[in-house]
Amino acid sequence: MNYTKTEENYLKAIFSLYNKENKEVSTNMIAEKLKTKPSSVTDMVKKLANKNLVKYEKYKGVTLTKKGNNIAINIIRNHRIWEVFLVEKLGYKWDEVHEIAEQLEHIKSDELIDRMAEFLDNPKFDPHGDPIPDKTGKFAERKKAVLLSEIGIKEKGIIVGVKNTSNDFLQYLEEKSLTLGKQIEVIKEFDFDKSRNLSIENKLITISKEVCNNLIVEKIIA
Amino acid sequence: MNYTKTEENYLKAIFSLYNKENKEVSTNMIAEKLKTKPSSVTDMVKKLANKNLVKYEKYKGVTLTKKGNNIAINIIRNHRIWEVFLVEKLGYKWDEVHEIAEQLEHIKSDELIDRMAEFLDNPKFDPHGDPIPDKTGKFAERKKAVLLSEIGIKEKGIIVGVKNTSNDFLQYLEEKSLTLGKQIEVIKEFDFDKSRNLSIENKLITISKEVCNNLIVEKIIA
DNA sequence: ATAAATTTTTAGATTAGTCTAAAAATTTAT
DNA sequence: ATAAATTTTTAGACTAATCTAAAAATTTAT
Ligand SMILES: [Mn+2]
Ligand SMILES: [Mn+2]
Ligand SMILES: [Mn+2]
Ligand SMILES: [Mn+2]
Repeated sequence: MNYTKTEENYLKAIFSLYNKENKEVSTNMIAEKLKTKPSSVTDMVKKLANKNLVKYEKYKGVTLTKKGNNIAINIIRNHRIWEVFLVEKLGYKWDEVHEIAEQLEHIKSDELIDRMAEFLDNPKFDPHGDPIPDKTGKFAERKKAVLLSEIGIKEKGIIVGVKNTSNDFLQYLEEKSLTLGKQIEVIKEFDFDKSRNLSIENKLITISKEVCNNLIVEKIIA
Repeated sequence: MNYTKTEENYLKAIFSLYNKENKEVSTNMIAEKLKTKPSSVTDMVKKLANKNLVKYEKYKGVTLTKKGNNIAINIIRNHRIWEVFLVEKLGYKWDEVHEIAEQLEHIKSDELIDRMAEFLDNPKFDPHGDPIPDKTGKFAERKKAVLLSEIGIKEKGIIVGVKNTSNDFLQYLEEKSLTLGKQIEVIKEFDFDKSRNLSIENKLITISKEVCNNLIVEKIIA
């Protein structure tokens, strides 16, 4: 079975929406995510249902079948492994790789991805801290990972991921040195707007509530 | 300007046919090369002509415009650079890379290919000995390159390329150790069928006329 | 120079993916 | 519970790329 790029992108979209909402994915949500029209989604979803990749009932939304889920996870594996390659081997910055990985993820060859993974020493996380599923589809777990907004004053953590992966946010973080692996300590929070002072690399910086809500850290139990 | 995978494949086919025949490329030839039907070729060729990528006159065949030529060369550059990557970095054999490179060559990002080339130390030839055009479209030249069938008895040469790149032929060569960089000496030729005895790595082997006609060697002027 | 064979083009259909506009179903508000 | 708003589906049309069958042009053979 070989699927088109479009089918794969639908499955990936349904996967990520389902895992955010934990319920049937609506036509409108898919349309918005894929920047297409709801009527197009209805058509495609019927096609995917015929191929047993999604479960679909009129007016009731869509979920992935086991088969559809496997395919989606595989594409995500491809995407993230390519992102690692682009950053680690070709020197791209983390905000420059997503669009190219969107293309590379559709290259059809399991052998290729296995060799790439091996070439890259079987990475468990991509340049944005997102877990890379293994060949069997299992995602690595980050222990004790919480949002920066969820840890208390005087507590320390290591940046291990971003919830929002937009290029704008990634570039902002780059500028503030808030990159993966960096250690931070929450110094204080301003009641006014819930912005926080952090200590990072011996410097003190202030970041907004927005930023705190989108940075994933691993708590350091002192 | 961004072209579809199909358009790119047509341009590449026209490029390679034109450079073999040195005259307008016929509808049937393109159809055969791309495993499609002549009527489909006519349609596509009209489209390419409208986009100024080919010069086309009804019943008179096709040639590439400067613009079409540039695009074709660029795809070939992509293809060959990816083949180098697959062999050098991922350990593929030279008969295993073509199909994957056929997919990878269509990834849209000039930046990516430039970085790949740099990562691979700007290779001038691909794993089959074919020259890789540089960014400006210039192909490297192999000096003194001739077919093995064209050098005389007692003469020596180094294998630098293959005229036929079918997997069957590549696998045959692999088995006989007739791989790029190997030195050979022509020991004798049998009048009966023009097969030849070669000395390679201190062993004596016999190869057919067919093989001689498809191996490119650089003559060693002793 | 005509006829036969071959090549190329045209005409009309098909499939994947998309769109707009309108109809139908569902959800939300009164 | 009815009406209003929203969501989803259907109907019909479009583009890219392909195909088959038939017509037209070109080339080759007699
Ligand atoms: Mn990405
Ligand atoms: Mn990522
Ligand atoms: Mn190749
Ligand atoms: Mn090659």
